[in-house]
Amino acid sequence: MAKGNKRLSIAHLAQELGLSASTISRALNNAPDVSEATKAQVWTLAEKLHYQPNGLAAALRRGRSNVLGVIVPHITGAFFPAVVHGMEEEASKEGFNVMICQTNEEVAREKKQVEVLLKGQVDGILVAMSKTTYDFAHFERVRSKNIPLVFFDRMPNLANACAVVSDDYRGAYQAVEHLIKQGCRRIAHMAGHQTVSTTHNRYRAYRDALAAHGLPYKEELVIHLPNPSTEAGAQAMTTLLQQPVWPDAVFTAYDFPAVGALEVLDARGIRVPEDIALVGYSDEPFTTMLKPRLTSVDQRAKQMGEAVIQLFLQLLKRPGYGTGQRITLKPQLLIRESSLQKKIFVEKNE
Amino acid sequence: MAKGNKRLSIAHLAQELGLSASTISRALNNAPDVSEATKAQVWTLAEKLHYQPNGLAAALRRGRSNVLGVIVPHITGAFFPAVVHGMEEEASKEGFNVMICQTNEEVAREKKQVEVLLKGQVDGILVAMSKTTYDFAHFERVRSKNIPLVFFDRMPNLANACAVVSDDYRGAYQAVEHLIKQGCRRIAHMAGHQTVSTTHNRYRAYRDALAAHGLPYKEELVIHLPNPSTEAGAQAMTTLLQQPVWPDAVFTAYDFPAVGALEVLDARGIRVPEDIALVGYSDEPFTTMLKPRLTSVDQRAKQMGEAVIQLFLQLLKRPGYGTGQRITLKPQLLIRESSLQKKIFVEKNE
DNA sequence: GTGAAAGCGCTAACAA
DNA sequence: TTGTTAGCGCTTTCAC
Repeated sequence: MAKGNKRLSIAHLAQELGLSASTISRALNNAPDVSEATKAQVWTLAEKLHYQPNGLAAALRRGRSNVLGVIVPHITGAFFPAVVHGMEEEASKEGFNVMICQTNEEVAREKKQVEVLLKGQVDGILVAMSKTTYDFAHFERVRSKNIPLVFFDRMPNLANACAVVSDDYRGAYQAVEHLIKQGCRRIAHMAGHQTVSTTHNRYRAYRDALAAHGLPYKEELVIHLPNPSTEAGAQAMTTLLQQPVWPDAVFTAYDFPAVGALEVLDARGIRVPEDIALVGYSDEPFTTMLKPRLTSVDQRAKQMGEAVIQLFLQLLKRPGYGTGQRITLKPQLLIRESSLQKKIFVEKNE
Repeated sequence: MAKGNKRLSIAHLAQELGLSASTISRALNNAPDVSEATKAQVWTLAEKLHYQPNGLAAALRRGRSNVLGVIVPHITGAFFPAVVHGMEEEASKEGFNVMICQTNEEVAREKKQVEVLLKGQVDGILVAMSKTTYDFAHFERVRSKNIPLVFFDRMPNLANACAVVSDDYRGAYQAVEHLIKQGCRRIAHMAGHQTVSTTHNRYRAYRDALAAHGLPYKEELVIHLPNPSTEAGAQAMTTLLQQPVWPDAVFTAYDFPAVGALEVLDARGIRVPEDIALVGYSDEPFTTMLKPRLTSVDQRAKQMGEAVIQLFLQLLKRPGYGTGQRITLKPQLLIRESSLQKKIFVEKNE
């Protein structure tokens, strides 16, 4: 914020031109009821003096900041940055700016970020909850203030929550079904946090797809990852390989662990996909850098971001919001070498 | 921003407690000259009523928003997110919030973002310029308003600019020298945009390192990448392989093109590092997922973010800023298989 | 330790 | 088409 030489305000322009402050304000905002001549006058002077409107004052007065708060667990990996990118593009069309906050997957930080955004008088809050969010008091507060609240990616266990999600169940189901069609019969799963809707749905789909194809569900084939890292994947793969009978495929709830699994398999001379097929989730850019290239599921990140803004705009306009609107995006299975036991390489829809 | 039921303000609390607005304000800000009894009273009521201070009003009155604007070209890849992360951590310690804006490497968007931040009355602007930024009028405006301005990563051609950069010259020099020590004599370079200080310095270091070791500089061994993508790297590698004599090493100005190069080499059955050694730059997480693992240079992203905030805080306190402070961070060469022709694998300092 | 009053810079009735 | 007036919610002298 300015410090030195006294700030240049609308009042100065008014005085300089012998007009009133309101006229200056109107002219600057290009209001229809100001004469073109006056506008021109005001604009040139503003330009000349490098006048900078004070958005804070305008926001305070208008009761609207035109800032949207976005809360994400992190911006590592490709997914959240892409979502945010979609949001920014869509939001800027409507004159909104986006303020990004990271929680590092910690509820404590999430609560603090909500406070910060509320205090900053944002016009809406868009959130992908942290992994450790079990109570929703901080979100209830947002709603009680009638501030539009849209969840994305991760679905909260909260009545009437508005949300944009990817159909993880569907994506995972297709992935597992694909493995089954490849002839895999003993499919393992590296599961994510079960409190998070996305990874829970991937797990459910895994179970259901097996059942639908008459394959037994085996406890020992499901490893719960402590986190979505390469290391966790390597550890999990090692555990799987300690079992008397090996799986013939592994479906991981994220891409990073698949990389760890691949490394372990590689080190042990186990061939992918011939001996064990591999499917990840997220379609991180590195999936095509691996050998073999990793089959994965595209979550439509950018589209998600755009949809979130659209939903927010609806909420802003309509009176009865918080009425539980949902937008579900279709993910897309991208079949690559790591899961093609038949060795017919088809890059689907890329 | 709130809409429905009239906003709860300090005035309401004051009325409720039979105190004045100023006392409430002081109590909420934990001012020393308010009795503990009153504070307790105020705090409990505020809590009970879910009072939410209006940061906009406070900022307007105080002339300080406690928001920092950060402008980055993008948040894809690992580098900028890590820098931003460092910034957020450091800034939040001092009560500042960070507003992130992307430019997509377009000056036009950069200029717009500067406007937006200025209008939002941020207390400082931290910027990694876009690739296409040649004129600096928009930054001069920031400085003329006495708003602290810190550049990072990419150094502007602007007198007295404050900046935090990584010593790209040094990092690249070490990389090339390492290749020379491995016995490489015909080292190619895939160069980045030469208007950007970072990649320009990597190129200069490449030339200088060659010269220092008595190796000739050959035009045909330098390919200028149109962008830092895998595809561009693949294209460049193809071009290099069309030459009668092949290089025995390639130093790429970023990591992504190295992946493209690797793919092409792989496809042609050219061994890395035995036939051609490869070194990238940035230490993206995927470098260790490649086969062979890619030698690269760590740019100390998080540290950079922290340093930027520290420099900003100095600027905020001291009167004579814009006096061209510079902080230079030492990058670190991470030697991996892709450049070890001697096949002695040493993971340095990891 | 607390209150009264002024004002940050802007916008929006309402008047003229 | 323009001006007058009031006030968004807060902080901060200056009094008492």
